[in-house]
Amino acid sequence: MARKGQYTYEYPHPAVTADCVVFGYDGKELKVLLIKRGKEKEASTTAYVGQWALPGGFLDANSDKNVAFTASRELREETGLQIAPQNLVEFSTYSDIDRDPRERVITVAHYALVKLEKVQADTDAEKAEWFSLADVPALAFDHDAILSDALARIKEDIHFRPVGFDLLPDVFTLPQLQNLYEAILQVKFDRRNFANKMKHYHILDQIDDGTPRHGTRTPIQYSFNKQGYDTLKEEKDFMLEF
Amino acid sequence: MARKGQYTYEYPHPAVTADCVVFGYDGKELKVLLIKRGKEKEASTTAYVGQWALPGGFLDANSDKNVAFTASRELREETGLQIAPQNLVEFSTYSDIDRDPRERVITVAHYALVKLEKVQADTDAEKAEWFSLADVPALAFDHDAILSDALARIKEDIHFRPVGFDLLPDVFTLPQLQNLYEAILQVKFDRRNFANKMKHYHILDQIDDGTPRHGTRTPIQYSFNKQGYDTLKEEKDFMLEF
DNA sequence: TCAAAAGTGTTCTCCCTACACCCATGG
DNA sequence: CCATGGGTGTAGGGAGAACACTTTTGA
Repeated sequence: MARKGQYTYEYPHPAVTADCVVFGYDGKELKVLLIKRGKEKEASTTAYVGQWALPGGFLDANSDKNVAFTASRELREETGLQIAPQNLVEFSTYSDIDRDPRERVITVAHYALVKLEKVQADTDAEKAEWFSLADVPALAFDHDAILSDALARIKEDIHFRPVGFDLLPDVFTLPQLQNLYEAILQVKFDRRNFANKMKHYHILDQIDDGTPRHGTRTPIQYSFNKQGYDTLKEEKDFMLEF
Repeated sequence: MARKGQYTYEYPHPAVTADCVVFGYDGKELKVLLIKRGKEKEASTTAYVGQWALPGGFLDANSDKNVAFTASRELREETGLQIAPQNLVEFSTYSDIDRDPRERVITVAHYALVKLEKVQADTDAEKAEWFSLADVPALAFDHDAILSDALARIKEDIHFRPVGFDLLPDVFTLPQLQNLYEAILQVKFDRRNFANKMKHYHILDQIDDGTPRHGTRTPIQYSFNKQGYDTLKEEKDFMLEF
């Protein structure tokens, strides 16, 4: 452990942290992973004790390869979730001078999209909890702003990345996909038009498991066709399509 | 001036810098503002002496309100250009452990769009120079990557923000606007379709200065209609329009 | 006088939109 | 047996894409 005052610099240096906004989808609602502060024993974790916050923590300047690595490491330590650094999308930095009462702290915020049913078991329930967006309590620091910025960001990113498919199971149904889009974009789509549009994109593979479907009541299963998605992205160039 | 070793911390802290990618448009090409390193007398500016780099510098942890402020301040000090912090768009953070040979430095990169004819006179030619994108030399640190990321980012942002109009003079012509879009997006548009599309958006005001136009050879002048742009943004909601 | 630059309008096609009916299940 | 959920097709409209000709200026 470091001796007090071991690290000295000619000019003042801020502390740097990396925070994670982890989104999951349970088939109904978007969920976000939060931790309860103050259960850690680190001396430096003394602010906002008992409050909910985004998982994240301090960059280890001597060994963390970059802040995405920091975010990934802290996420694992604090919630049990293992997400590779390259699956964490950095979206903004928060650096206001008084955002942390302890010292000058700059945080680099990341978001991640996970298949909830795959990771829910890994979540360390002692420390972390999945919240529906509507139920998110007041968060520590400026984490409320970070969360809402993250939401705004994926609303934009959904046009450029396969955001939806990272959140769904490997196998999913059209109603599920539509629900997810509606949850993220906060709009309603017509069922038939949504299906037509998706068909045209050629980014879905219908799963044909031989058994003829009993009735239309049970939805058709699909999987995401990454190849089709990549092709589509290359073909399209566009201009002012807000 | 600070005494050597005046600032001590229990854990290692990285230095934080803010860099600026300032884009201008001369009617033909996109240009970017670069500085030559090493002309400053600061002791800490000893890396990559003589190389071209993006303007930027260290966060003053005691007084800079946030990193956008740092970026604005450094830009003014290094190039003479005054750009308000709120006009600097943060787009990414660079934190690889070995990106600066002197110490651990994390930089928060911003871009700005300026009307070249308005600011060119302010640029301190002793220190800074406007480069066409094709002529940009090898840059210090990882600034090559930062510049290319900035370009990629405005290609996306152009769909969500009035990127083009920040770069053009207050009064401009359709061919100028089209050229700019083509320069940014690296595509060619049909002149007539481009004009039609722009007409439909209702974001251009034709400038009618009474004098009847002599011939079609001299282009019509337009100005940007911000109100129309905002209306358009509100109306449109969209889904998978890559 | 000829090349280069800028303005304009139409047709065709495709995609987005709006909209209704059928089937099967489960309560 | 009826409410719910899910699947499917079509007609109409609007916007993007392809395309040619005229005018003027400057070399």
